[in-house]
This record gives sequence, structure tokens and C-alpha cells, in this order.
Amino acid sequence: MTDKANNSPSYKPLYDQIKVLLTQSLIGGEWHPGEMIPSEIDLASRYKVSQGTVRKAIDSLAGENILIRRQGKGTFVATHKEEGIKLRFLRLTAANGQKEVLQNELLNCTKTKADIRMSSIFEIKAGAALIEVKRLLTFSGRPLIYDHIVIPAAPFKGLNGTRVEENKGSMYSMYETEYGVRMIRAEERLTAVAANSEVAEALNLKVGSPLLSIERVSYTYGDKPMEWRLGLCLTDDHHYMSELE
Amino acid sequence: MTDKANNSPSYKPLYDQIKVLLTQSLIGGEWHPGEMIPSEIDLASRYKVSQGTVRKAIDSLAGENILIRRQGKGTFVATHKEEGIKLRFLRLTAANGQKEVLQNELLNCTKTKADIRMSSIFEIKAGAALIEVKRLLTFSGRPLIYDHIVIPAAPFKGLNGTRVEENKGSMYSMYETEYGVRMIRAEERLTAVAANSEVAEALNLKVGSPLLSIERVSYTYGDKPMEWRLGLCLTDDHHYMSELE
DNA sequence: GAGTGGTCTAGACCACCAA
DNA sequence: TGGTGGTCTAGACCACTCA
Repeated sequence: MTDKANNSPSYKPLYDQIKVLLTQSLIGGEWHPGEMIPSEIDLASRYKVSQGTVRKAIDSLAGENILIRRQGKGTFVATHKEEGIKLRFLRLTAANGQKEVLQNELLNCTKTKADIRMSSIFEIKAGAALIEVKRLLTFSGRPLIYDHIVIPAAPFKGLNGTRVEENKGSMYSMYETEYGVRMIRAEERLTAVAANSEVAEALNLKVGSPLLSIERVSYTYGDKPMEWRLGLCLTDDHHYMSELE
Repeated sequence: MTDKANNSPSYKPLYDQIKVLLTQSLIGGEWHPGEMIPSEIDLASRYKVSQGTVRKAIDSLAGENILIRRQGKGTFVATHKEEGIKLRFLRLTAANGQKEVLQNELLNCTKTKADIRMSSIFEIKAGAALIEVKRLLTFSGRPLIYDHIVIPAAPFKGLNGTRVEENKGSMYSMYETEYGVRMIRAEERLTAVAANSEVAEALNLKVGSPLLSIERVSYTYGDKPMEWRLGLCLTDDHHYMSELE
């Protein structure tokens, strides 16, 4: 790869190309979550580029939390199984900042079919099989989040209420371990809503109480949407944290 | 700077030290918002380091939106004045994604004194002078956000309702242009609340309607808090966007 | 001490922009 | 055509981890 000149209309830096190759190896399962990938020098010689170029590709993936660098140890494939990373997508924290114990109670797990909205979200045919989970998240003994989760059935064959309970409600960890689906990114849309009777009862509130509604779509490699989720949160003692730069 | 060995307990990379020097020049006013800073090569020779090291320092500042790189042109000090950057901290968007016209109506601008809460937020003495602004933000003709803004009076001497209206409510742009205070970062805490009578009237709602409460603290260089803000938002047709990685 | 990521350099060359 | 940021290299050395 000593040819550096490039007159093509769509110029792409070498490190971006390396990044694509690395991502393909991740998708292809050459390196699994939690495992160490080859050293920078090994990768450089494999792809016939300099260490610095591999380094930039890895930097980029590390910035997206797809890889994790550990000085002196190596570079690892990120995983949702680790403690500390488990709640990566949970931005809700206690107002007083104290540490909390999270528990969750499965309300139900059913099969449904995609309506127009869900088919558009998941980019699948209307009528395709879906799995739907409802649960209650409790912090320090108090019910705080009413969660409604929808996923396409095809990639999660065999997922049912028993499986969810076996995994203690760690959905992302379960997707990864049991189905090889790793979520790398999510988008959330927040609004304020009034509690309806179903939710009010579950959270032990009056109907009409204000709740923070968090609608989330999670994506796996290639920006493929794999989970839709609606969390209705009581924010009397908690808030959603967001950093702006 | 050819000595590279370092046995001191608190090791700091060279590019971090350069970053501090660059930041000091920004604080000191050597380069003003919107202006171009010296080229990487010039800076490298000024600090007696290689271009790559200066580059890494600038990369870091660019990542924090403090500097802006423009290939072929130069590196510039970020500003809140530019169109497109103006609403950098506004994450509220229309549900249908359409472009909107923002207007705002000043309700009042008064002087008060810091209570314990504000003194702790701004790290100043209780009783210190504050300026308080209340306003209504309107998108496409519909009142959507009831804003309550508090800033310490000392750095913003002379700020009053007239000034605010002269600047058409672009607070960040005004802070920067008229007082040399550039906000570089903010933290937001979101909750759902019920509208009280004052807000309900301003937003033309029923008392008790759910509103998205956005509490924001904005920071200038050195992580110094310079503005507190509480926005109460109607989220019938809008939502707050958040990206998780 | 061997292996890994992290820093730093010096230099070459490319892509982009403006005059 | 000259200046700026952006890429890429080859090599040296440092800091960290673990056996």
C-alpha cells in the first residue's frame, strides 16, 4: 500500500478503509465480545500499513465504544456483560447521586405482529413477527420505570419470558450472549406525558401524573435498528442527565 | 523539548501541556471568537514541538467544539454568533422534523440576590447580586418554552432587559460579544413536571399539564459555571433528542 | 523482561481553498 | 501558486501490566 496518490472522486483515507476491515471482522465474529484483538503491530503487518494508521482506525472505533483500549494489556471488543458498562445506556440517576440497586419484574412477554409504525422502525414487512416485553424497573425497592420493549422475532428466535428472567432482565447482555446481537448505539426522544391508568397502577401513581417518556431505538452494526423501547419514568427523585458540548 | 524521559509521579503528555497553553491564549484574548489561530506549523515552532503534537492538542480542543478546523483555510475560534451554531445547545426538535422559526418574548428582567442554592451553583457568596430573566420561546407562532434564566451580575455588568431585546434573545451570542464570556459546555437534567398556574397561563395550558423540565448549567473556560437555566417545554409536537454511544 | 498501548518526531506527500 | 489542514510513514522511546 505504498501508492498514495488518488484522483478518484470519492477519496477515502486509508484508516477509514482499515476501520471498515476491522468492523467486518467484528461482524463476522473473528473476535468476540470481551476478547482481545491482535496488537496494533500485528494488525499493521496484516493490512500492510503503518502502526499509526491502524492506530487511527482503532481510535475511531474506541471513540464509538465498539473497542476498548487498555494500556499495557491490549485492545478488547466491548461488551454489555461487564459491570459498569451494563448500564451504559441508562442516563437516569438519583437526584442525590447515591448508588442504587436495580431490580426488575417481568410483567409479560408476548408475540405480536408489526403494524405500520413498527415495520417502518425496523425496516421489515408489516405483519412480521415481533416479541413484546413489558416490565417494571425498581430502584431501591421503589417502582420507577414502566418499560415496554419491542424487538423483531427473527433474530431472537426462542426468546421468551423464561429466558428474560434467566438473564435477570439484562436485555442487552442477553441479546449479545444468546443471539450474537451487539448494540452499539441508540437514539432517544424524550417528552413529558401524563400517566394513563395502566401505568399509573403499575407505578402506584394517580392517573395524569407527569412522567418522563423515553423512546429509544437501539442499533447494531451497520446502523441496523434492532430494538424499540418506551420507558415511562417517575422523576420525583430522579433525573435524566445530558451533557452538551 | 528533546528530553522525553519522565519519572515524576504526575506524568502529563506534551500535547496536554500544549492544550493548556492554547486554552490560556484563548482565555487571555490573544485570539477572539471567529478569528483564525496561527497555523499548526507556526504553533509548533512557537512551542518547540513537532506539528503532530500541536495537531493532537488542537484535535482535542476541536473535539470539545472550542476550535473549529477548516481544511485549506485554517483553524478558528468557535463562536455562538454563527448561524447553524447558534442553537448548539438546543436539543428540542419538531416531531415531524420540519424547520422552524424561533422567536422570543421577554417577560421580565430583574435583579435579585443569591440564595443558598444559587450561591452553591455559581460558587459565589450567598447574597451576591444576580440577574434574572424570564421569557417565552415561540416556534412557528406557538408558545413552547417558558424560560427562566439566572446569571451572576458581576461578569455581566450593565445587562438589562433592553440589552436582551437588542440581541433578540440570543443570550449566548450576547454573553460572548458584549461580555467576553464564551460558553463551552453545559449539563442538563431532565424531569417531567406538572404546569403551575403561572406557566400554564404563559403557555396557554391547563394547570397540571405535563411539561418537560430542562435544568441547565452552562460553563465557560475552566469549567466555571456562568448560567443557570430552567426551561419548561411543551412536548406535544416536539421532543428532546439524545444520542447514546 | 517481554508485550501492549501511548507519545513524539521529522519528513513526505495529498486534498482543499483562495488569490 | 502558495498556504492550510489532513494523511501516512518509519522509527525511537515511554508508561503500564503481568508473569
